[in-house]
Amino acid sequence: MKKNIEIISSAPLFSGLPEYQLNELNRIAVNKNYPKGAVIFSEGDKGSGFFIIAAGQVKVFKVSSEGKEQILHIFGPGEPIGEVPVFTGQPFPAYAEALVKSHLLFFPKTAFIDLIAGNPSLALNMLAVLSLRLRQFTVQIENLSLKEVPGRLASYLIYLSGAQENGQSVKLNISKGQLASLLGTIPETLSRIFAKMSEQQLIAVDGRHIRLLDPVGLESLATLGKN
Amino acid sequence: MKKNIEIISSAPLFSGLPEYQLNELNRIAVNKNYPKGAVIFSEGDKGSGFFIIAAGQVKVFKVSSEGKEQILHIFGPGEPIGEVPVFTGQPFPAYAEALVKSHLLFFPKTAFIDLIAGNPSLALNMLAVLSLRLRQFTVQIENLSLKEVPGRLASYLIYLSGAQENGQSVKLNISKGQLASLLGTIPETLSRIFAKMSEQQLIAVDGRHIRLLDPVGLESLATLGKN
DNA sequence: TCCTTGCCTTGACTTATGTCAAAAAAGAAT
DNA sequence: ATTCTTTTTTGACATAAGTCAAGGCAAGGA
Repeated sequence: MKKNIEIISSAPLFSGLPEYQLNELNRIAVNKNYPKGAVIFSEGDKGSGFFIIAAGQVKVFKVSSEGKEQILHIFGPGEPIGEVPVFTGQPFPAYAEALVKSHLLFFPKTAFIDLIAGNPSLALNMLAVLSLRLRQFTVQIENLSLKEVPGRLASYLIYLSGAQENGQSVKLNISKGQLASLLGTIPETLSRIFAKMSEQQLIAVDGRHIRLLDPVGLESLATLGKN
Repeated sequence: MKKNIEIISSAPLFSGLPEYQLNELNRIAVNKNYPKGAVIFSEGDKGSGFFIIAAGQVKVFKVSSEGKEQILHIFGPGEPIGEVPVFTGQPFPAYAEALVKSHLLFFPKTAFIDLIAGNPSLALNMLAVLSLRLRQFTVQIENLSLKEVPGRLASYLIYLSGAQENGQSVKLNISKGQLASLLGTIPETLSRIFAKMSEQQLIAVDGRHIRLLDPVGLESLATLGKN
């Protein structure tokens, strides 16, 4: 297991901070461990601080009254979660759950606010993080409202192939059921769309491995949104 | 017309700042005027600063390749728009357009960043603004993905009745066509749902005036999501 | 008053996607 | 290997909401 100080030093949120402040952060950080499936926080909980993922994978999601989930984000090592309540004073707007056994660092709100108040570059880092997230939500809203499921899937695959360096082959790091929830649909529908896109020779699916056979076609599906 | 310094002083983003900094902000602010329908910025434009709305009403939206619009936000006086590129360095993620003749104050990026870097409480204000916005997007994603149009409309009406102090009667401050786009649907569908909800005695519609006849029924529509 | 323009509504039809149920496939555990 | 559990796929069906087209209605200008 990585040392906390290493995790803190390598988190983008804390990049560029002087060493004494990294040590200070290390001092206030609390270790939290969660098994697969554990709830990290629930919508409506009051947030007494935020987390950085040291190891593992966490989903942040909303739930409808009928129990359907919409995943807002899937976070991995180095990423902060649960910052919103730190600055609004309101409760968490969503749920967070460990997708696999995870190790998080918890930063208590007041100590962290003091740190930010005394450190403009930490404040600017945090502003950048929130701004990026705002931009991501913007894209997600666009996808949900202006594209149909095939377009959303195509976008996601293209995004993955950019994030991974495997040529024209991508590997899903979540189950297809979770992917359905991330794309705002249900497993049955996603399964059918995988089948249709395979039939159309756009992709070839082998379990969690997907080869992008026709990047141009996928791109046009992703931007046109329809079909 | 209000003086710029009054607008700046009363904007939540700048609340609690010492007078000399309000004057400094006033010094760097640039007046911008837009007629109804004018484009304030476009998706992909690089942002050289952000705006505060002094007077008027602005919509921020995405557009699909088929031309359908999804409104992300409608902003009024005192609210900041276009801050994301200030902190990410990336271009605007959406379009902004004046819904009515509007007067905005423009704050150039570099001068503003300098100001933030020297003022923790301005930074914390900005963090609060972005966090609130994140929370709103969270709700919007939930609405789009987990509720059907009647549920979204009910939510919106309840939200309006909370924001306005008119007992059980609300007044739309945007056209029904714009409302459709805000709710992620089209005017025809919205019109039908207004008709159905009237028939069910949930509301009574008279132009832009809507009376909430059955707040309990609306509430359950809004939370259940399904009709 | 008439006409124009933009906004809203209504009707007939199509379709993407959700629901329910069950089978098949893939992993995990014994 | 065998069994058990979870995930994924398939089929038959229901339905919310979009498309296209036309008509009504209200506000403002000539």
